[in-house]
Amino acid sequence: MENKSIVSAKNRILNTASALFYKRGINNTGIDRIIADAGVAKATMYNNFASKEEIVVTYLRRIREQFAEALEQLDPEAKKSVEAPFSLLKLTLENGEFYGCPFSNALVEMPESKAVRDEVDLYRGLIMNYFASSVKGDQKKVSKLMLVYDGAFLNCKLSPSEASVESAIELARLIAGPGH
Amino acid sequence: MENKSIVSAKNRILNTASALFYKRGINNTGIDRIIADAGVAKATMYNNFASKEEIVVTYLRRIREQFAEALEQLDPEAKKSVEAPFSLLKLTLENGEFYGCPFSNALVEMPESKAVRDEVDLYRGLIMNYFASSVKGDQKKVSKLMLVYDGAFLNCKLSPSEASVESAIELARLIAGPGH
DNA sequence: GACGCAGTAGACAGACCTGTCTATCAGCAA
DNA sequence: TTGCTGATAGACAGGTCTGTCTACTGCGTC
Repeated sequence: MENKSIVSAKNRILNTASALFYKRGINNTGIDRIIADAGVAKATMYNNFASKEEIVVTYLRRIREQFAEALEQLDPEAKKSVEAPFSLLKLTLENGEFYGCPFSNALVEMPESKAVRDEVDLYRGLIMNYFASSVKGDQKKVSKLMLVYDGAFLNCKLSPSEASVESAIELARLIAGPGH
Repeated sequence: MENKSIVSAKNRILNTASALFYKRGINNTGIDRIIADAGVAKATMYNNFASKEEIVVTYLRRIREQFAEALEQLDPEAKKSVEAPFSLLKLTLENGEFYGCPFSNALVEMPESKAVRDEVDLYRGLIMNYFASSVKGDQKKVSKLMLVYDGAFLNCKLSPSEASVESAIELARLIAGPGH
């Protein structure tokens, strides 16, 4: 359980829920488990979030915002490279357990939720924009880079191997062509 | 509901469950819904399957077997090509709605099930063997082909576009090198 | 002290879930 | 006819889920 005196109740709920959603799945994670692990009363949870779906959406939104920020904070040199999103994926992999793309996973469990669908689209728009600016708007290259990026996530989930991201980076360089 | 006089109860259950699992998700599909749609009594279902998990595993096993059969039945010319698995994916896409890789999806919803895990690994072994024989055992190429194959599935799910599979085939050709 | 605020604990309703069980029925074989 | 097989409908137990609600507590501010 996180330190109650430092981390706000809302953030404790969100941090706890995020870890559980990602590792065990959304439908396999009940409200009772979240509040127990976060050390929070049920009423507190429902004071901060209108529903479980809102927790899920906030969980996804925060990942997207952190991802956008990480891309922003790259130094100008790295920011031009098509490799940057892959490097971020590599960091995630090194940081601990990996269970695939949280956005794709959420869509599997909540295919009917428009709010989830919207978060997924916003996230993907972000990456596509990044790749587009890396290859000067060449849409064919953007599509292929997205495909390789998607492949890296699914491949790391299903066939965990140190080399997956490296393979993806090699392919990305090949697609982008010299000088990227 | 399928024709009761032609299709056996067991197959009706399996067909109905497969469609529901794939489209709406496993945890979102209750036993009651399956038996109602299949036009079958609950006892009949539990006479044919020991548990819901067994239905899930059978659902995955059947897809794997059909996939293996489809690869077998390719004419000798096509069987050498790295493109064959992608062509099968294209057929699936043309046949109707697409909700990603059923194996990956099942693993998201049932990460604790060893039986599901095993089915996923068997399925992936199948594809890797195919790619391996297409590129004469070059493991680096096999890894990249798997990555592109995974990418095609995730990309078609998240960014549906006619061109996804075409991009994947172009990449696969590039990876395999001339003459494949 | 009085008040409001944010939190706690936990009971509760109502829905849904899986899996078991009883009772019944139709068809077929001996 | 008798009995077996496989099916039916559906009640039921026991559990889990989300979300609401009551009652209480500690704390800072006026």
